[in-house]
Amino acid sequence: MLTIDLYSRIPIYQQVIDGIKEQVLLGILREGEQIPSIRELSVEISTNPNTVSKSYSELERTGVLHAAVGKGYFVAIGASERIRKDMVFEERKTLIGAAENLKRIGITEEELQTWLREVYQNEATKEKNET
Amino acid sequence: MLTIDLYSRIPIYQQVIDGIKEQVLLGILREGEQIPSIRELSVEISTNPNTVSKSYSELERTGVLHAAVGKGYFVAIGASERIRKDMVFEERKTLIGAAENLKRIGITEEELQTWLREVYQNEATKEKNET
Amino acid sequence: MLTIDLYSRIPIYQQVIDGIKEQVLLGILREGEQIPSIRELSVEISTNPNTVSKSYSELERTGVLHAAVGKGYFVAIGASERIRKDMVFEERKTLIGAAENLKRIGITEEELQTWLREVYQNEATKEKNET
Amino acid sequence: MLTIDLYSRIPIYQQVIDGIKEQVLLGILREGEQIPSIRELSVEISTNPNTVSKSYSELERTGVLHAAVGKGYFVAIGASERIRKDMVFEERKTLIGAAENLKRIGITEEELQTWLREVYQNEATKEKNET
DNA sequence: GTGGTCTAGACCACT
DNA sequence: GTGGTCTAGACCACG
Repeated sequence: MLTIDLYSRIPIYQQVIDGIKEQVLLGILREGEQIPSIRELSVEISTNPNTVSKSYSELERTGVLHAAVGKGYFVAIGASERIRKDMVFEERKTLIGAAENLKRIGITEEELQTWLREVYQNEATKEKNET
Repeated sequence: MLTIDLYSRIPIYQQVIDGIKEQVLLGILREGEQIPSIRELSVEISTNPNTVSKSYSELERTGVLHAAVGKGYFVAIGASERIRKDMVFEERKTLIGAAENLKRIGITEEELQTWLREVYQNEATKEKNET
Repeated sequence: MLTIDLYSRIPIYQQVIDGIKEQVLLGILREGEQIPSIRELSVEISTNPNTVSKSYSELERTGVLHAAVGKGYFVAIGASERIRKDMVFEERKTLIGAAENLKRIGITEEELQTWLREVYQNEATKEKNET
Repeated sequence: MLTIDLYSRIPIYQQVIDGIKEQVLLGILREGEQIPSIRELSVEISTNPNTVSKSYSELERTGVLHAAVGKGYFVAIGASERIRKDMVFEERKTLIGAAENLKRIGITEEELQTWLREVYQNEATKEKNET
């Protein structure tokens, strides 16, 4: 089940993309499996079908979904691994960028490592973070 | 001297804000010092005065600049420390967010710490990173 | 319906801000409710959309409104209480400031209290006062 | 001696006006007495002579000062009483306005009177208040 | 349709 | 000269 934050500055269509990827990554959606139709999902999250359509198109373009005309959308084979790689690439870039900035400001390596240690000691790390 | 990327997805006014903060942080602009007038800067970076005005207003609102009508804009007293604090807060949030996502994907704490070590071994860390 | 005085020394965008706050405070606009779009309001009060946009942005920044791109502006949850608190803070400052000045000039506490009593005896207290 | 707050949003020429009136009211400047020349004062408060000139002109227009060509500016006869009356009128308006707003928001008369009592119990009430 | 950004130009008050 | 406000018009991303 996708949860959409209508108050977020992140566009709804982007939240849908992130949500689908998340579910594939967590195995909630399996490769080859059919996902809700545009119409169904748009009702579920009370949004415009055009918005969901935009998300699905983008996901098809990036190889996460596969569109079968007249049948619906399916999770592409190999989607999980592809998503994982992209995500590592992106998040790594974000992490290193932040670390560089913090270094420039004068934060020591020790402080950073302490913060990271806390992240790994927390068991529940469920949600995504926005700026 | 501010460098603006007209083709960036980051709004020009935001780039100006970031640039000014950067210069204050690096001591290029000193506290109490007068900065280029709206008209001057708008010519320098080839934008509309209104755009620069928006940046300067926002910077005044956040306590980085001080506006003196008829005289110009000045770097506020205490601006540097204020910027530094805000930046640590923001970048820390970004770093921890990325770390949490990477943890969820299955990246180990050791891998992350290796990446960070590299950041701190590089001496030149010059550029700013945006999301 | 907002009434704007084009000849006032109070900027139009500020009058819009005050008017919206007023309507939220009076319950004319309810929390969560959608307000007129920038274009609609700008037509209604015969001003430029940019001016209304400035007002709405400021109101979003202060937590009174919530912007949903593509959908419109909505009254933020908790806006009413937030406005009330801010207003008490501001008006109290003004009141005490005026009282201090009057005291210095030689007005007695009794005189002031008489004036206040009159305010509270009048039932109709309808209009807003600006500096 | 006039104290000017360069960081205030109140125009310098207005601060000069307020300061002169203040000094007349407090008897620091006596009626008939000569006040500093435009040039002297502008040096004293490190500002543009035009600014001081604007203040003096305005003060002459409102009957606080009297200009003697070639000799300088003098405090007008009756200035003190006139200032006092104007000030009472203005501050009373401000006070009552704030009180009306506070009443509308739901502040009780008792609360207001408590605040006023505090003002009158404080012995030192020296400074002017800005919004 | 919505809001967000930007340009080009204007007028005003202040120094 | 400075900043502050406003208008008229444009283009973009989003729903």
